[in-house]
Amino acid sequence: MKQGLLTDRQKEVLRYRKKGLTQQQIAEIIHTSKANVCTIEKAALENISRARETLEFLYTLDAVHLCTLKSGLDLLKAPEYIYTEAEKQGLKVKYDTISLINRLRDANPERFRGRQVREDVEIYINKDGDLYFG
Amino acid sequence: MKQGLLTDRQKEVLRYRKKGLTQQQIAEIIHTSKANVCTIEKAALENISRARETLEFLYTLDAVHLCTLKSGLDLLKAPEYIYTEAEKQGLKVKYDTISLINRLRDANPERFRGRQVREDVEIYINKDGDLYFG
DNA sequence: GTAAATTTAAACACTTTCCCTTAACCCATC
DNA sequence: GATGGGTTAAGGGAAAGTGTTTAAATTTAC
Repeated sequence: MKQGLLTDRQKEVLRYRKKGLTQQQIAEIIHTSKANVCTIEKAALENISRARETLEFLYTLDAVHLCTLKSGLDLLKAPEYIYTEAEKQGLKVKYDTISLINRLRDANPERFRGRQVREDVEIYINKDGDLYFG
Repeated sequence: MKQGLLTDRQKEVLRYRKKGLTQQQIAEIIHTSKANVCTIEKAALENISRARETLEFLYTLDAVHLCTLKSGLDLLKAPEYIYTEAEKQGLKVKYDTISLINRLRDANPERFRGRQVREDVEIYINKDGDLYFG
């Protein structure tokens, strides 16, 4: 009946790291090699990613692929495109134009540069008109 | 580089479950016993909990250890204790007595039996007076 | 109350993770 | 070039997780 994904060792390292200690310093404190500290920290971050991905999956459970925003697309043209695709499936998007643009950018800021889509964004929709991105 | 926490088997079961199938029906579809479907589903839900707890931990990273609820403590005496400790650190807890007790029990139900603390619970607090448990 | 659905326990092979060591490599800066 | 911080690779032993079966127990529904 484990608690989280992170082991005690991993949490320990993350806490010291948060305080600004170097891997070498931590290694001395917990009596091991700096290589080991590096490995432990890496594993911890890996586990955190996996935790995020796991919860992401839950959204796709009741969502359906709607469309793809292709790289290069003007962000301002995305809402109309999305509305059209949703209508084809008889679904009503939950967000108005402004909210939708904000939600797109907030969800993954690194995928947009100014008004342009930098890399393909997959759009998923559920019955409530909620949107998810992958 | 594993993706999420959930195995393919677990995702498969969750998807069928979402569609409303019984464990028996799923067992027939994926050619195994219903007991096994149960185990797999349970493991999947367990993994989802663990994913949530893992991300919870991140909050405690910029939180500070406030105190420890020792095993055997009366749950109803916890709030006053916590308020006192917070005051010592010049922090104001975000929750009133009732909310605090509910939050404690909701956060990890398995650590409380009736009014009693079953095993030590570490209390963390951040600058906003938010509480986290570890 | 009976049948169906779900849960639990124990045991088993198999795979994976975890922590650790050693040794090497990258990349700044001095 | 040396120093400090970080990363990577290979390997080993202990521990934990996964899927499975079988069998029993418990909850839910009609």
